[in-house]
Amino acid sequence: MSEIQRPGALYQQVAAAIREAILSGEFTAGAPLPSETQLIARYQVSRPTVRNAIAALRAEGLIEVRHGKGSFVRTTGTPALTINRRVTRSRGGQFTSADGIEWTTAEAPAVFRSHTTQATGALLGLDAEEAVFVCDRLLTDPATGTRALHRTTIPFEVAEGIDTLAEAPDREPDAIYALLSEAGHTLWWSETVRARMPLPDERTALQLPDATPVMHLARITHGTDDRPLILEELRAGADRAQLVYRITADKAAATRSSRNA
Amino acid sequence: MSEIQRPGALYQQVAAAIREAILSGEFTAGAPLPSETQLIARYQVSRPTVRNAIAALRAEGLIEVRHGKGSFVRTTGTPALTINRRVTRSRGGQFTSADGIEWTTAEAPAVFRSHTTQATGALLGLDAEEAVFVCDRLLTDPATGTRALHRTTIPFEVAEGIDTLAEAPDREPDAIYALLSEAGHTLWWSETVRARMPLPDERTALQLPDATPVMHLARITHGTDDRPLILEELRAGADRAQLVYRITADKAAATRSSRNA
DNA sequence: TGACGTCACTTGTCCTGACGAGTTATGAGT
DNA sequence: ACTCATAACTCGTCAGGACAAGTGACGTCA
Repeated sequence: MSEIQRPGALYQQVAAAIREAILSGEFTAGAPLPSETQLIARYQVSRPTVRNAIAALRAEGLIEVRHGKGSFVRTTGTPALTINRRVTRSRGGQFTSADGIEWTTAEAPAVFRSHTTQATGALLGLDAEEAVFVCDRLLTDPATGTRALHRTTIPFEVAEGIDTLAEAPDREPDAIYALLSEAGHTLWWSETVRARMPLPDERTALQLPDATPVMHLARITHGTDDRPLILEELRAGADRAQLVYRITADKAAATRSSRNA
Repeated sequence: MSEIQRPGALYQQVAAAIREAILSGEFTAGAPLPSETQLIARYQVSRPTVRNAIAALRAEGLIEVRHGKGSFVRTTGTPALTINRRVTRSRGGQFTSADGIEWTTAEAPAVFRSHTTQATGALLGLDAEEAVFVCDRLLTDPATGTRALHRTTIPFEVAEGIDTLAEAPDREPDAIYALLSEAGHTLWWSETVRARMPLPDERTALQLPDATPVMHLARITHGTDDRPLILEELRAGADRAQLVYRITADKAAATRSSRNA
């Protein structure tokens, strides 16, 4: 490199130079970066070094590379997909939890029998290798084309206790909640949000670009005696999706306490 | 490669072979993978191909590489850090929202005056370039050493309306909430959860390993007339942190409706 | 016994060279 | 004017080589 010596390896210096050029506005969002050949000439380094620098910027999610076309500055648009959770206490003590999106199920849901893994078993309060129904859905937001993977896991022993559930476990969550309520359960939910890098099959199924994490939402429906009944998992690309929790107290509730972060 | 031809490039075949070896249990969590030299001999490919395969597995977060030591299967342990949000309606209509963690503020919080960016301005219902107080904290969980970045953003016009807030904006969130309540505000919160790849400075501040996303939690405190008052942001490595929302209805509330995902 | 230097291992960096594969503009032929 | 083959660009893949840098074990020397 002909530039001033920065800390670290050559390719990191190149990456830092390109990063600054992007952040300073020399390359605006969506604009093409110089080609590898041009970067080689510009910084007087070999092609592996340039490619290494580009790989670093890709891993940061700062740029996007298209085969045969070039590298482009990624657009950091607002997520097209907002999953709303509302916890509202309206009059009469009624409780409402709602989504804001209209999903479309592209293909028929895939239902199969399986067993709990160590991870899912722990969430459902079961041992590993317990028999469960699994129902997979590919959800699509028709407005933007954003995709999400939805999976419902119902233990056999829960399904058998509820009339008509074991015969058709591929119901929509609402219908299942209704069945559980009719069976006398008082329901509450816990939702666990995590993020991680996608597995290869998730990358293709969700059509994720480089360096895009998936958000993993695990919702557990609890019944009477706080017994975990059903596990729902929602996976969506973090570049398009965000989760919003709205926590509302009614007017009488002004007192609050304890720590918050 | 001496193995059966799989789809895709050579390095992807090698990566797939190693991935299967990990998932099938040939290499358990924490165990060292064969060295690059050994992988070259095993699959009869060149070093760039092996390194490319390893890079792919690193980007997936499946393995971890330590300079001079080797590659290791990453432990997919349960997050050490669980941020709990409880939305409980106990008797008398009391409202409680609480964390489950005890944070330690390693260094003194850094307070400075700044301006809203386009992103933060939109969240607070302000234009860009509006004057705000910003308070940065580095939080540490003493039990595990897990770190998180906390930022409080208070617009000038909010701070000036509240007695003693403008003089000492570096209070803990609870104290600020108390001040707002005393000033006659009825508070409610909205929390937006997103995930993305960390910027380089976040990587170092949070001590993140490779291919680890950050979870970005933006909590907005709303006051009377739903006016956005304060923005809190919490950033933590997604390898260690998870967010749990517990949604509880009291016993009278059995009815529920609308879609859920 | 203890301290320390050396050496053999590991991954990291960087180079040269070559060809394959996707994209697009050019231009010849119809 | 239109079609289509070609060429010239882009990035992707793969080879082989060389040296730097981090790690740990081993053996030597005090």
